[in-house]
Amino acid sequence: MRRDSKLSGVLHVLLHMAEIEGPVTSEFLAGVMQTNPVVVRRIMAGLRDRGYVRSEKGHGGGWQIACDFETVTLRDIYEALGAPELFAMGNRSEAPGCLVEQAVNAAMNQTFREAEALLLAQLGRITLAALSADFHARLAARGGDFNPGTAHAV
Amino acid sequence: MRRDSKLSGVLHVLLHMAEIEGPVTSEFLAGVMQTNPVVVRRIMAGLRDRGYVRSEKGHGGGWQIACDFETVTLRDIYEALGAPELFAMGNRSEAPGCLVEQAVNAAMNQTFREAEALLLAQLGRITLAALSADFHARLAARGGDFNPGTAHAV
DNA sequence: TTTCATGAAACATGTAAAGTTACATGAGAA
DNA sequence: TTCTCATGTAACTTTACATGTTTCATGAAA
Repeated sequence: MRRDSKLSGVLHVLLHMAEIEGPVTSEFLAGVMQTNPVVVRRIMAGLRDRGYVRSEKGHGGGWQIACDFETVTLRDIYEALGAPELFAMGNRSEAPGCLVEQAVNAAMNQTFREAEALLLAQLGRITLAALSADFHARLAARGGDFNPGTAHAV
Repeated sequence: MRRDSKLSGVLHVLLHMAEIEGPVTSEFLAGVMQTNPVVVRRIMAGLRDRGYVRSEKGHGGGWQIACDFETVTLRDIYEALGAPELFAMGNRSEAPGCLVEQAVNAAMNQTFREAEALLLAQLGRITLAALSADFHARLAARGGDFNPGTAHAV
């Protein structure tokens, strides 16, 4: 299975949007992410439904951030995406009649539930502002300037 | 991506083998798992390489357990399978030039690394004996008898 | 009324797990 | 020896699903 990169992708988009004044088109964001505008609209739909971003049609339209980076966490974004499956491993069958399989499932499920709880707690501790601050620290460390429109040309 | 169920499957096989005297064929195990004998050989190959099971060709051949259930843990089995990917989510690109993406990756990687450590530690705490004991507890609770050959007929 | 943008459905593609086929190898039985 | 049974393994097929693409409807500004 290919690994789901929607969370990674949408965070990338959000941090770029934060560097840009005014609305940004799906077309532009698709260029930044090296993908298709429809893919951008798809992953942004969930965020729009939750009010984290706003979209406008027509001339001068596009996407804009509509939330406070200080309070929205990666967990919020993850859930806005529909809380996609976190683990690549699962049980062969979910409601087996075989007692052996029930025992196996019980052990695996508990283990993965605990890992999921940790994962979500950790994501809940990282705000978009913290991510953005990390980006700016990296930018300062490199001593460079950031042009959001050309940063991906390389 | 379909979810990887090799670990779940191989544990199922091992616990069944523990209930049976003498060697068991891939054919039989495939019946238990409702899959193909070649799939069984495939997932068992890693365990054989580590000496957790033994296989014999020819008449009266098949698979036998060759390890101590008290000491082998689910983590050992997981690693014998080649330590397959645990998470369904990943970064869009692993070595991005974009500083935004580097910041995103750094946050995600740390979070997932911690979850992976927890997951492996938990798997390392569960022995095959513990799993088997849980199965027997379930069997006793149901008050039934276990016939490993027909348990999956239902 | 033209152009630019999103919204959404339908379809195509790429990838990896699982399933299948085919055949080589080796071990015991006849 | 020769037959049968079993694993070992490579190659191929199937299936599921994330992602990519096409297409057209809708609505807003020029």
